[in-house]
Amino acid sequence: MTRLQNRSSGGRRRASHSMESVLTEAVALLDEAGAPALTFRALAQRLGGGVASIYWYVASKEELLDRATDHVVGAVLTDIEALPGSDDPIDDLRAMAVTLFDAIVRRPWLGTYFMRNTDIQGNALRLYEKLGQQTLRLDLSAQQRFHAVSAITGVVIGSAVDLGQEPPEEVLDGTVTHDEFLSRFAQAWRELDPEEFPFVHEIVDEFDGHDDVDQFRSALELTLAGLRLQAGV
Amino acid sequence: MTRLQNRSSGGRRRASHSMESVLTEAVALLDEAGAPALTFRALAQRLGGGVASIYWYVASKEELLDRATDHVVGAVLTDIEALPGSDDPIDDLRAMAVTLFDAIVRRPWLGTYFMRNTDIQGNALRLYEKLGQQTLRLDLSAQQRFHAVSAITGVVIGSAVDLGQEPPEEVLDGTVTHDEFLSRFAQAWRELDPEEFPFVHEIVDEFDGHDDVDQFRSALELTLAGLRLQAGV
DNA sequence: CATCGTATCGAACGTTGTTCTATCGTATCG
DNA sequence: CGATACGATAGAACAACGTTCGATACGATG
Repeated sequence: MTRLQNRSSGGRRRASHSMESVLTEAVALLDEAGAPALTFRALAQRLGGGVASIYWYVASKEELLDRATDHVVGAVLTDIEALPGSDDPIDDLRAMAVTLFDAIVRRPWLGTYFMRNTDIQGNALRLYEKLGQQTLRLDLSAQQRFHAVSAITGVVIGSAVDLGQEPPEEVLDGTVTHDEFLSRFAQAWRELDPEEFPFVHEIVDEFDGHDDVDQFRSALELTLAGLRLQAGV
Repeated sequence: MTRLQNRSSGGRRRASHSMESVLTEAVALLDEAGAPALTFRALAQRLGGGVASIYWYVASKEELLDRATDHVVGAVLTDIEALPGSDDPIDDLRAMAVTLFDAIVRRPWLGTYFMRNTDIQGNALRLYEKLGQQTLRLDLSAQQRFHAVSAITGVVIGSAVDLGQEPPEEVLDGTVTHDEFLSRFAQAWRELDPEEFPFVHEIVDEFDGHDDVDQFRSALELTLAGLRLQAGV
């Protein structure tokens, strides 16, 4: 597919890309340094070519982001389809949601771009379908099924946008770890007026050193419990 | 507070701002044309001053966004504090969440920036506290309370980021209404293979012409049902 | 009147997404 | 085999953005 290029004589050689390589390198940039690192110039340099060449494959940065996102969502979809499956559709829904969330934990930038532009992001639609198929096994109305899947993706996204935020400079520098950064917040909260902020004081120890995955799983569990109640199983 | 400035003779008169006016005009820009419309140049023109002057009030655009967000969250907080309150903490949680979501429906850009940088955004913390105080009335552990409030804000944000997305050009132009745009999606979905996408076909009529508020309320209801179960009330 | 801190502003800088125009390489065709 | 068309690449330029710099005005204080 990719053309051979071994003219040994001097002179700038032309690079040859492919949709695959463009997306792979774009994802690599996102993985290594987050969304701000993905610029056309950085991507071009990585591909060993010019900036304008990328525009032959994508019409805009938005489309680049969409395609890159869908590229990795495809892998998530494969993972989800490989899930064993059980006789309880709600257990299966949980397993799918956890698989999706784990992927976002590994790639925090996904949280921001996932599920935008479902027209281009074909894999997002397939994932949506896979979730929905589990609701078909439940005794629900069409509207309830629609809302149930929306609720589950909402929980995933609502928990994921937290992760997608670019960490502050101190954390990126490595001078402060992520946990230390959160502990500073906790410390500031501890110094708040206990009369005015009784709840914050109640949960500050939970917040300090909390795990994002636990937080997500608890939120998911509440939604699934409500769904189970609604379906009467 | 604002200085008089009536030197009638020619010569460019100097503008005089205030933190309040900067934030108010910033919010006005966001309200009128969304996040992309808020640029330092547009804001300066609106304030009748120079670009660099804004930097006397905020250190960066990030801080401007944070302060603008917290500015309107303050109003939401006032609404929430004015809520009547009942003998059922879960009913109160629902009322608060709905109030918050309604504000985001009116100001879609809020969804993207709400609950980032809780250090600067003091009102977000107060709102967090107000939600949490309702969980203090429930028979839960500290961790359960922490997770419950996270779950509720997660549902709100997860439903809100949908709204925060900039509508495509056709919708902004007015050539196509928002509902027509969604109907096109629905139509495309209807033409999908029913064997491969049974769920999408099941819910396509629900999706077509669906209401974001209904969708949110259903998701919220599932979470609250789960919470009620957990608290045993 | 001199001085200092507050507040303002035009101009410039660097980076970004995007477009323009020119070119190269390869396959196709008369 | 040479001409041609098209897929693909690329440098340079453009407009818009956030941000910084240096100069300047204003009002209060000594």
